[in-house]
Amino acid sequence: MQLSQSEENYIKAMYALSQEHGKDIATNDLAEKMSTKASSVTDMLKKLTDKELLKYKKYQGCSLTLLGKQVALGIVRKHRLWEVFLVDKLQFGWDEVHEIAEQLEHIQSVQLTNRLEEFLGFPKVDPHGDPIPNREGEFAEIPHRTVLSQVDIGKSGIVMGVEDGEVSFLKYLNKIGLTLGITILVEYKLDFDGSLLISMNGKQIQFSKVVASKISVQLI
Amino acid sequence: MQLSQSEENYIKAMYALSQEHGKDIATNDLAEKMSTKASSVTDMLKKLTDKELLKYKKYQGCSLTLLGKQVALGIVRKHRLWEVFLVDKLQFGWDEVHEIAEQLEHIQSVQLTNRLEEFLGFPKVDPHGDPIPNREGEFAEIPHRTVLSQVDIGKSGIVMGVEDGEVSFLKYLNKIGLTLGITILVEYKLDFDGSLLISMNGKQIQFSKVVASKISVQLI
DNA sequence: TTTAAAATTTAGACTTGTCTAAAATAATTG
DNA sequence: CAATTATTTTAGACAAGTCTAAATTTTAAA
Repeated sequence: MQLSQSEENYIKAMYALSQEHGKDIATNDLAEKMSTKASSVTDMLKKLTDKELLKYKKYQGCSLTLLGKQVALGIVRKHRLWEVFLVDKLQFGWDEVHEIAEQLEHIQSVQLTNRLEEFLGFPKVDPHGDPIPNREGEFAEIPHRTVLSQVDIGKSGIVMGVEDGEVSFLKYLNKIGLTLGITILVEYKLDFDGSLLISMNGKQIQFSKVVASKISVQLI
Repeated sequence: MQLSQSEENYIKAMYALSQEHGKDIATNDLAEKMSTKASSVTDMLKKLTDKELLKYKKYQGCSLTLLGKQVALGIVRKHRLWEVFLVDKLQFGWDEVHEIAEQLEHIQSVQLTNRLEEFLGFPKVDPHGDPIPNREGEFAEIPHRTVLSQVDIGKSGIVMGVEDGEVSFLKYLNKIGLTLGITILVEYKLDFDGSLLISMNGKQIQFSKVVASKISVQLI
């Protein structure tokens, strides 16, 4: 099936939202995610419903069909493989690749995607630690992961990924020396605002709850 | 300046046509190249004129401005670099890369293009033997080249490129074993229809004038 | 449970890029 | 050089994707 870039972006956004909160997706949420207006979303939902990519009932939100999920996974797969290419082969920083991958993910050629995957040595995760679906749309088993804000005091975790694609946020993490694979120890939690005192690379840093909830770690 | 894919394709087509026959480009020629109608071309010419990418006088055809040429060279540069990537790194055949490169050439990121060029080792020509413009839009000096049909009887040339992007044509060349870098000896020319008897890799083959005029060689 | 607020959809309009059919201009030819 | 033909442009229409403003439905509150 031939989809426009716009259609693909909607599918991808829906997939992301359905991962965040399992339920049906609200028109307004999708509109915000896509930086567009609810009325535009409604139009698109009708179109994608006709193409059997999603189920949609007026005023009741929508959800991806199996076909829709497969399409979404195909796009995610391309996005993440290209990110690996940009970082591993072209020496981009992990905080610089998102925008370029947003363009590259729309290139249509299954053969290209598969050969790129092979060229990169069948990577299992992208530079942000997110898993890369295989040709069948399946994720490899990834070791148990939580979010830094959930880690108990005194426990440590290895940074495996960052939830947010915001460039400024990634730049900030880079600046304080937080990179993929680094080990973080949770020293103290402030109950009243949920902020965290952690240590990494010998130095102590304080994270707000919001920041801590975006850093995904593997417990050790 | 931000251009749509369609605008970029027009600019690229204009550049190609202006290389073929130096004069101003006729609306109909452009329409044929773009597989569209003359009226659509007229609309686009007006738009691109407003953007100062070309000069256009009603009924008089058009030609690229300096700015337009720079834009065209930027697209050609990307197209050819991606072709090198596909062939050298992903093991595609030189006859399979054109369509994919048509998509990749629209990716917007100067940094990406430059890093790709570096990653590929600053290639001077693409897999079809066509020169790759540098960052400033300049071609490297390429040794004297002619077209096979122009080579005198008894002389030899090294295949440097093929003029036509047609997949079926490239497949045919591949099949008969004609690849880039191979040496061809012109044994005989038939005056009445311009066809050629050549030998390469020990075997003799006959080329029609049309085919021979699309194979570009460097004399030895 | 009736009403007010929030969410969603519809209606109509705009932009980009395309088309067909008709009109205008240029080129060719007798 | 006048008439026919070929080329090019204009006018009006359409599809995709978006918007604003108004109407509708759902949800929350009093």
